[in-house]
Amino acid sequence: MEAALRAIAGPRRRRILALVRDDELSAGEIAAQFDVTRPAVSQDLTLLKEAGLVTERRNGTRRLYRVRPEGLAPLKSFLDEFWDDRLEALKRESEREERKKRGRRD
Amino acid sequence: MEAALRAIAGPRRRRILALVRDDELSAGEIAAQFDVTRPAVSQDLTLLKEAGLVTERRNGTRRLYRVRPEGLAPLKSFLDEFWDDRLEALKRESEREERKKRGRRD
DNA sequence: ATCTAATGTAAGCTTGACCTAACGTTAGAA
DNA sequence: TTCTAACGTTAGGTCAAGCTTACATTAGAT
Repeated sequence: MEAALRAIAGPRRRRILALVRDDELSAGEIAAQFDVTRPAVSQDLTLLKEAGLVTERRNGTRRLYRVRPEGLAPLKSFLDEFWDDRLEALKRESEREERKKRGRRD
Repeated sequence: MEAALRAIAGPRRRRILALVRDDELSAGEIAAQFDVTRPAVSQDLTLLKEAGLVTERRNGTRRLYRVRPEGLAPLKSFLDEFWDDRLEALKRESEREERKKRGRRD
């Protein structure tokens, strides 16, 4: 998850993810969307691949990239758990408050 | 969301978030959980606060921190949308495949 | 007023991120 | 084979992240 987080921390990498979410695109097609040099985008792609967020498929001299949604699953789980646990904590808190009130009345 | 991402990219900051998720803790209590110096943790707390992930409440000379779950909401939305859109894309893909098959048969 | 406890802030160093320019590599065309 | 297209990789420079030490600040206690 660590790597995935660092990967999507870069705005351009998030845009790349969006690009290859629906369609399989070549490195060149992806790079053409941005102002930076092609090697810069190539490095982004390498990073995304190492983070498990995209897959690479070679076809002749071209390399086609596509999103790999499972890569974001751990992060999604982390957030969902965080939410659930937080709701649990809130529940415990309000119950504690409730007991306090009752105690006062008794 | 940018700031939130950079904030939770640090493992220690994620641990801090977990610490103050259920209980309100002072900077000192939080710093005591880690090996780095107190200023380092203080900087982490500042970062988390600026990212909107925790709230700070002063009580005398102490500062109490608590998680602010809304801070992670944008990131959660981003991931959820990503998932939904991805599912949509898959659906469109399979429909396209389906049409191809039918076309072949006709 | 002074002293102390609990923190934040600033300066300085080290390490890693990121970009560009130059070079290496692989697959297909001529 | 030779040439070319499409990429990746390396070297090097710049800027930001992150840690530590030293200093500043704020709120109570004496």
